[in-house]
Amino acid sequence: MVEQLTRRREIEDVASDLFRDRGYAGTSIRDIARALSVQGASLYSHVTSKEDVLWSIVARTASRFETAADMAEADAEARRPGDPMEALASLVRAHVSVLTADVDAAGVFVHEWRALGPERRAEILARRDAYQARFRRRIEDGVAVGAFAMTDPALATSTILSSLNGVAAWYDPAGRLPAARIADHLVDLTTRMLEAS
Amino acid sequence: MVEQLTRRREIEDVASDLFRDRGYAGTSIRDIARALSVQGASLYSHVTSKEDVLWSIVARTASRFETAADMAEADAEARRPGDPMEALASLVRAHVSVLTADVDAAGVFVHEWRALGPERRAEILARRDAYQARFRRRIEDGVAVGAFAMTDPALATSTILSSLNGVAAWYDPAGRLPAARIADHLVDLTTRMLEAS
DNA sequence: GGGCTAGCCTAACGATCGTTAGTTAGGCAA
DNA sequence: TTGCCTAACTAACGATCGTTAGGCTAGCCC
Repeated sequence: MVEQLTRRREIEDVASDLFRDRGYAGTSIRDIARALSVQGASLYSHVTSKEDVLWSIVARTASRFETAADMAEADAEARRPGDPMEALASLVRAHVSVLTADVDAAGVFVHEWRALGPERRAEILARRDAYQARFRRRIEDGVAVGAFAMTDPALATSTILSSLNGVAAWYDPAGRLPAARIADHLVDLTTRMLEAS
Repeated sequence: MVEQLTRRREIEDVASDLFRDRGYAGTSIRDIARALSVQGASLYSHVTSKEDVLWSIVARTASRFETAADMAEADAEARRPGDPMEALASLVRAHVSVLTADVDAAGVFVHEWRALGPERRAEILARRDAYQARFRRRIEDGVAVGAFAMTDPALATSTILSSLNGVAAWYDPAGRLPAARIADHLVDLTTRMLEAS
């Protein structure tokens, strides 16, 4: 049981890596198996289908983003209640943290959800919208209290999340910028983008 | 000859559409043919291979970005010589303009170049780096003359381009925001992100 | 009217796809 | 020792993949 769970995770991790740089459709079951030095058919002892693997990665990553955002908003509220800037900075930091903690899975989450079947794709889309709404709400709060200035909060939200997700395209855990530094910079850039001058 | 060219372009346009929302690997030759009410094998009168179609889309879009940037920098230099803010705003506007002029092709350019063979992928990567360097250079200029303030111009460049490219994920020619309005907003957001306060 | 050509057709190729079935080898518990 | 369980194996299935070969048809130019 325990062994099966870890083996399953091993498969998902290898699949995350491959899905991230060849895409879901561009990666075959046999590709994943080869990376584990195993025959393609052997994976079906641990997995019920290829889409099932994708779903595990995507759903798990979605949950991580949601949980991190929960904690970030609670923390911000505890530190500076009602401060939209603090709340948004906290959300940005949480997002970058999940992104950098597992770039492969995050990259798959960001790009490969389109390959899911209709119901699962719809579920992820709904959760994605709800997640994005958390950012937008904080931005609107900031506009309401005069801390932020912009004419289109919805577009600002999309723009910010695009720039954050862009990190998944180039982040390298062994690269020049450590994750914490990246988060600092993005909080700074985001803040200056929104701030009333 | 002329007819062949337009038919060829028709194929590329349909392929852009499909590649954009199923990915290159997730789209078959027969899918493209079906969208044209034609048999799969019939496409090979107009096309030498599937990758050839992808390459046409990607290379053409790359050229459009490059040409637009050329003109943008020339215009900015004519209007306000040596002004980094003007130059960058002009580049942003040009980028958004190419992006919105053909969202399908732009989306394919942004995401599907990974599916190209090694040499073509390398070429696109090089051109992409050169393009990104144009933005970075303007940002560095701005920092040098004190118009911009930031600690990491390279990261700011990546962030800006990610946020611009994000437009390809949601832009709809028939949607609420016209392309010109989007460009205005993005110039505004970008400007405020970089500006020395 | 005869030939050229553009555009599509049907049929098929070998390869690879996701997946199923049935089997085997090794370790642990009774 | 017996028997189960995990994790792998080989072999094969039907479907689909990109691509090739060869032939048909409709319109235009001489």
